[in-house]
Amino acid sequence: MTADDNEPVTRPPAPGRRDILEAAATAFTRGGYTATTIDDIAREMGATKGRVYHYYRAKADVFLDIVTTGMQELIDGVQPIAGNTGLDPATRLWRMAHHHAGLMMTRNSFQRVAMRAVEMRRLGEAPAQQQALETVVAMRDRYEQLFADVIDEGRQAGVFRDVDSRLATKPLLGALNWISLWYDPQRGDYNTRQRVADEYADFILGGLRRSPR
Amino acid sequence: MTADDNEPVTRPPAPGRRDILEAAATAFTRGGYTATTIDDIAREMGATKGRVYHYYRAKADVFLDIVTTGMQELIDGVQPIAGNTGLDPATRLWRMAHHHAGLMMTRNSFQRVAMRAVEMRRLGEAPAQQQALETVVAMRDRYEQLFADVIDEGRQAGVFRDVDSRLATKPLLGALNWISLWYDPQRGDYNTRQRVADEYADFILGGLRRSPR
DNA sequence: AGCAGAACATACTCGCCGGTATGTCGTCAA
DNA sequence: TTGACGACATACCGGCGAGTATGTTCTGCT
Repeated sequence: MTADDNEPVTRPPAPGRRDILEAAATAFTRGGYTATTIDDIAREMGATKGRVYHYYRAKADVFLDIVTTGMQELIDGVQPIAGNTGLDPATRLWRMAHHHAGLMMTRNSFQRVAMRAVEMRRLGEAPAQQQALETVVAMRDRYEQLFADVIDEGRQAGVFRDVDSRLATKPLLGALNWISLWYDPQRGDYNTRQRVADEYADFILGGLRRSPR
Repeated sequence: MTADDNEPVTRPPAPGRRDILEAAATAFTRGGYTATTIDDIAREMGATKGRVYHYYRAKADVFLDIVTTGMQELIDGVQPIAGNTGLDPATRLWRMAHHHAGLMMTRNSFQRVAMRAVEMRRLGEAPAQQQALETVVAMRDRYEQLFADVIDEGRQAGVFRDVDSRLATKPLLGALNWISLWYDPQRGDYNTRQRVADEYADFILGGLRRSPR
């Protein structure tokens, strides 16, 4: 019901980096990773390369910082809901989905970039960055497990259908993550975002709930 | 029930182009558009640039050919189901989703590339290619409308919840398209693919069906 | 006042990659 | 038999963009 969430919980990045991250997120959103130039990022915030390279050693580092920030925002928001054993599994899952949907819209550029990272296999040659990518994938796995656990609870309680909980997270999170692709952060006010998040949470709960008969 | 679909309906491309499309699809799947080199594509099929440029004038043309092929495969498979008025809306939607899910797995590379194309805004400078991209987006829109129409039917028939049919296609197709990102075409036989497609179709139908009470 | 270092901007290098120009080998028709 | 053309391979060019090297200005500290 009352859902004015989506406030920053994560530690704010160094003041100089904040602008870079924001600019880079929107730049990467436009053209993808390789297509986006460091100069693009700099121009996005009315600066030059020097500013970017003053805070980051490589393009991949900027990218990874965006991704981990986005992932962390997801975890920070959803983890508390998942762990709230005071609520029944269905309600918890509904709120988890609702919150996730909200972040896909309000933090669109960050989430869109984060989404892309997980589907990436390589990120340049540096093994350090390669390892960082796998760290991100590990975060995503743990995040998926949050949903899988709640689904299992609901299944054992008899509210949800008899599904493979790990497989069931796929259509669930797929539907939610997809929002970042079609939602235009320019248009849409608080109410429309709320309507969309409601519809998604309802859709997902319906998809898992045990059939009437 | 019986669902041995996913056979080629589209006109086969010129014999020389076929290999290129296949190689390029897997290459693009690995690294994305800009990150993939023409040499990558050539090496993928044990050839050199010359062979690619003999059949295509530019990198973007290869990409667009893959995308339109993928989109056409979707339309060719789903359109007949959507138009089969002999079946009730729920059954039709179930089969549409099931078929779509199947293509995401069997034709993974093509569909994954096609998926990426729609979220692209620009594709180089050439306005001809830019227009081609918008054609692809138009195909996707028409495709979405196939689902929206069936949803509307089911809604008026009282089987589906009272949703905005156009908005409802978003979580639906989002969940389905997402398959191309996590499904590994190497692993998995016919049976597992069938199980996944079943689960997705069930999930989607549940998400739209009117609640028991 | 003066100096150290942060916070950038500017100028440059250098490898990679899309595209082109040119060569080579077959094949088929007259 | 030859010569025209398809089907490629090879050699090359030019630009773009990541990263670097080198300024320049501002700030805080002593």
